[in-house]
Amino acid sequence: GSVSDMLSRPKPWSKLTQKGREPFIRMQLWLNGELGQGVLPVQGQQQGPVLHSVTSLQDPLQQGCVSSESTPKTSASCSPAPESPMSSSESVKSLTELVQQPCPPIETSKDSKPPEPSDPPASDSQPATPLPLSGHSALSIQELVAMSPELDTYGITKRVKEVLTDNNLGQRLFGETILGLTQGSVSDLLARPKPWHKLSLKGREPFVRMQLWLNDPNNVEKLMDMKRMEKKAYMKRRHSSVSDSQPCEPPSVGIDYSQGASPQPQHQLKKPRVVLAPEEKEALKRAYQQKPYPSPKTIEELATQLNLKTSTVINWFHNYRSRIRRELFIEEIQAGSQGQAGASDSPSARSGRAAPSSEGDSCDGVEAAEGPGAADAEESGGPAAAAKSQGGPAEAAAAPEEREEAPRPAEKAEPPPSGTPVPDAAADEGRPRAPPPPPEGPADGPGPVPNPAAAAPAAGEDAATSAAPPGEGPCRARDGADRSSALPSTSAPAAARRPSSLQSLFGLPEAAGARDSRDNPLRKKKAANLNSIIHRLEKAASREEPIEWEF
DNA sequence: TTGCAGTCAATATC
DNA sequence: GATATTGACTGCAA
Repeated sequence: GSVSDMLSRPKPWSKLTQKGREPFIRMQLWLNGELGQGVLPVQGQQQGPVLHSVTSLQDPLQQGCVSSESTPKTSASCSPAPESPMSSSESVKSLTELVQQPCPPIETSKDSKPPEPSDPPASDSQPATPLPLSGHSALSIQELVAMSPELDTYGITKRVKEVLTDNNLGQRLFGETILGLTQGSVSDLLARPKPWHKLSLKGREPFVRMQLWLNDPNNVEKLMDMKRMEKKAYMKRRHSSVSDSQPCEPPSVGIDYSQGASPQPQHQLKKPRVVLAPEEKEALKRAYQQKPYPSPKTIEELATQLNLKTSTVINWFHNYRSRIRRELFIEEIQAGSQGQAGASDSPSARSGRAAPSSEGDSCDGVEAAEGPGAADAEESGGPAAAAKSQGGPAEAAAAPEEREEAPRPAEKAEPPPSGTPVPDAAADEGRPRAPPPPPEGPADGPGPVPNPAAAAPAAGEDAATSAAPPGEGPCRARDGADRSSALPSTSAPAAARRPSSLQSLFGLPEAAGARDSRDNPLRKKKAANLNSIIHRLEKAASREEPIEWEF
C-alpha cells in the first residue's frame, strides 16, 4: 500500500523528510542497479527493517562507518576495518563505498600507510576514486550531499590543504582526480570556502568529496599513485611526441577522466582573455562602492569611459560582488573562530547568519578586530554587505542607512582614473534593494577587495573614519560566535545538525578548522572593518529606526 | 531580465 | 611547476 501510494503520488523531494526520502533513494539505487533484488533485508514486514539500512546511510557518511544497526548481520560497526565488506544488505553499498574507509583520521604524513588489506593497491591501475563518477557513483555523491550533515567547510579545506602540502600533492591532481574540478577552482575553494549553509547542493559536493577523501586512509597513497602514473604517462607521451611531430596534445597530463566525457577539441577561436588595467579596476571599484548594482545605463557609461565592453563591466560587477561576499564569509569564520575556541558548532555554522534575533545585540568586545585595520574598513557598503551575508534581516534595513552615513571614503588617494564614473552614487545609497552592500569597506576598496595590492594602501587611511571604537571590533567577531551558538545555522536542516555525531562521524576537529589563522594582515584589517561597520550600523540603527533592527 | 552560484581556463605570481 | 587571481560562461531561480 505504501508503495502504491508512493508510486502514484510521490511528494517532491523538498517536501520529504529524511526518512521520507529513503524510499526514493532506494528506488534510485535500484534503478541504477545498485540494489540487487533481495539485497535488502526486507526481513519482516513492510515496516521498518527495510529502511534501516538506508537510515544508516546518514551515519556512514558522517561517521564514515556503517552503523551496526543498519545491518543486523554484519555487526561491523564503525571499526575502521578497512573494506569491511559491508553486508550486502548494505543496500547502500554505493554510498558507503564512497566513504571507503571509515573513520580513520586522515594521515597527514606521507609515510603513514595504513595497512590496507583488501584494497586494491592503488599501485596498479585504479587510481583513486575517479571523479567522473560514473553513473551510480555520481548519483551517490549527490545523495550523500543531500543527506550530509552540516560540514565544517573551513575545517575540511584546511585539512585538505595540510594533507596536500604535507604530501607534496598538487591541487591540480587533487582537483581533477578527487573533485573533478580544475586547479583554479580547487585553489579558490581551498582558499575561500563558503560556509556550508551558504552552499547550494552542487556547491556542497566538493566538500563532501573532500570529506570522503579525508576519511579514506589511503587517500594519499592513491593520489601518489596517480601522480606516478601521470608522470609515467607524461614521459611516455613526451617521448612519443618528440618523434611524432604532433602538435603537442593538451599537456594536461591529467587524468583522463576526460575521455569521452568532455573532449574539447576545438581550441582555436579562443578569444583572448581580457585583462583589466589597474586603473580600470580602480575605477570599477570606485563605481562599485557607490553603486554595487549599477543600472544598465551606468554600466554603459562605465564601459564607455573605460573603453570596455559592457559585458565585461557586467561580469566584473558580478564577480566582484560574489567574491567580496566570499571574503566576508571567511572573515566571519575567522572572526568567529578567534572569539571562541572550542565551540561546538562548526565555524561554518557559526558564520551563518541568520539569527535574526541575536545578531546585533551584543557587542562586547572581543578581540577580534585587529588593531590597525580596524579603522579603515567600514565604508559604505560594508555594513550592508555584512549584514547581508549574514542573512539577517537586519541587513536589509541597515544597509541603506549605513551606506548613507558612511561617507565613502573610498576615494583613496589615488587619482581617479580618468573617467571614473560613479554616477549616481547618492541615488543608490538609499536604494532599498541594495542587497549586499559591499562588505568590504568599500571605501577604500581595499578591505574586501581581493586584491591585496589595491587594498593595502587604502586601509590605513580611513581608519579614522571608521571610527570604530576599539571595542567594536570584537563585537563583531563575537557576535558571530554568539549568533551561531544561539541559533542553529539557518539553513542547516534540523536533521543535519547533530553536533556530536558530526564530529565523530567526520572525525573533524570541528572548530579546529576555524582556528586557522592566516595571519594575513589584510584579513585582519577586513575583520576590523567589519567590526566597525557593524558598529556603525548599530549606531545608525539606534538613531534612526531602531525597530527595524532585528538582529 | 537580473543576480547569483559554481566553474573553467587564461594569466599572473610565487 | 604549482598556486592564486580573475574575466567569462552556464544554469538556475525569482
